Amino acid sequence: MSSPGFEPHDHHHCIADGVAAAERHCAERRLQFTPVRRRVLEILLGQHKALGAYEILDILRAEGLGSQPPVAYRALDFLVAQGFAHRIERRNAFIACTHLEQRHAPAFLICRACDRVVEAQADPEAGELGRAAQAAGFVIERTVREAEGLCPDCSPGMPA
Amino acid sequence: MSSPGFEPHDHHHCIADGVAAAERHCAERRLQFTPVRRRVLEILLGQHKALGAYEILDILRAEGLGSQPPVAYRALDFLVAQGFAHRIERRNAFIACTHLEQRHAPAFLICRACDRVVEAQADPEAGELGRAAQAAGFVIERTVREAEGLCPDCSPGMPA
DNA sequence: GTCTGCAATGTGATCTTGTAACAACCTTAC
DNA sequence: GTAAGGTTGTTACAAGATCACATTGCAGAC
Repeated sequence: MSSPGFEPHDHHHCIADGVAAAERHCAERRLQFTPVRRRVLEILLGQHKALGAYEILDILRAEGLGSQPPVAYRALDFLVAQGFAHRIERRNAFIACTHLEQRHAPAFLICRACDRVVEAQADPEAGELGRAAQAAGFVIERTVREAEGLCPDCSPGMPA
Repeated sequence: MSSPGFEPHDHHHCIADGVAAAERHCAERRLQFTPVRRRVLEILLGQHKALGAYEILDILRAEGLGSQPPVAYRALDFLVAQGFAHRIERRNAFIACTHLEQRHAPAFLICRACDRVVEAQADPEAGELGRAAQAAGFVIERTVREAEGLCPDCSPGMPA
């Protein structure tokens, strides 16, 4: 597998690569990759867990980068709009994107025991949703695909 | 199609059938189908829209069935646990189940213009999520599949 | 150089959604 | 009848998200 699953790996790469890609993307489009936006992305890239807006805000506050909810939400909105982060609806939380290379409709595996989240690829028009939409004459604009359960390390049947 | 899509139909059937099925289900399992639970199910069955817990609470309050948030949330938790209703994560709202007959992993089509929601069938182990889970050794316990977009009536390209 | 307009930030207030905790009540089993 | 467990009533509060408006900072126009 080329994209990180539940296996251990080096986070430094995740962070450096993610920030670099965002930097490039923003430069190309004349978008401002401001300190708050950069820092929020770094925070998200630092963990393969979904972080709530207020958890992020706590960190920003401690670092003097902003103390009110809109600060965090604005940065998150920007990151989500640019595809650098995704919202995990089931958790009301956010996670850095791990498939920056291509346009994609993300799907997530969320471990309810250790809270880790893995992003998988998905074709927005494929699968059950696409089939149902086609049958109903429905035009899909956005999809939410999230599975909750146990990751290999937390599954009792097959302890890593 | 045997299950209601976005076509018009008679809601009285939806409500009567849904309540009757829930009544049977509860009787079989010695579960209490109390007035609040019944009423909340009726309210949900009355519309093919997702209703927020506080919208439901407003109705209960007006009818003297309870005025505090836990009243609504408890009834909703019960209905969801029994499969009579589903939570729409994308909306933080709830909708009556329209596929009571069988065990299923629901998928939803949500129209952002008229707010109607249609439930489709889905195999929990199938599709992108199932494939990703299998590849990662992940055990799925619950899935969220929601598509947001425009229903046939609200789609500009193809006005009903 | 200065003006203008837009994007981003700072901040207080408020709104929405969801839970914790505990008392009171009702139903069922024994 | 009584004990146990499920259900409801109610207060309080936690968590998540947005609104509104003032302010700042920078890029392009003049």
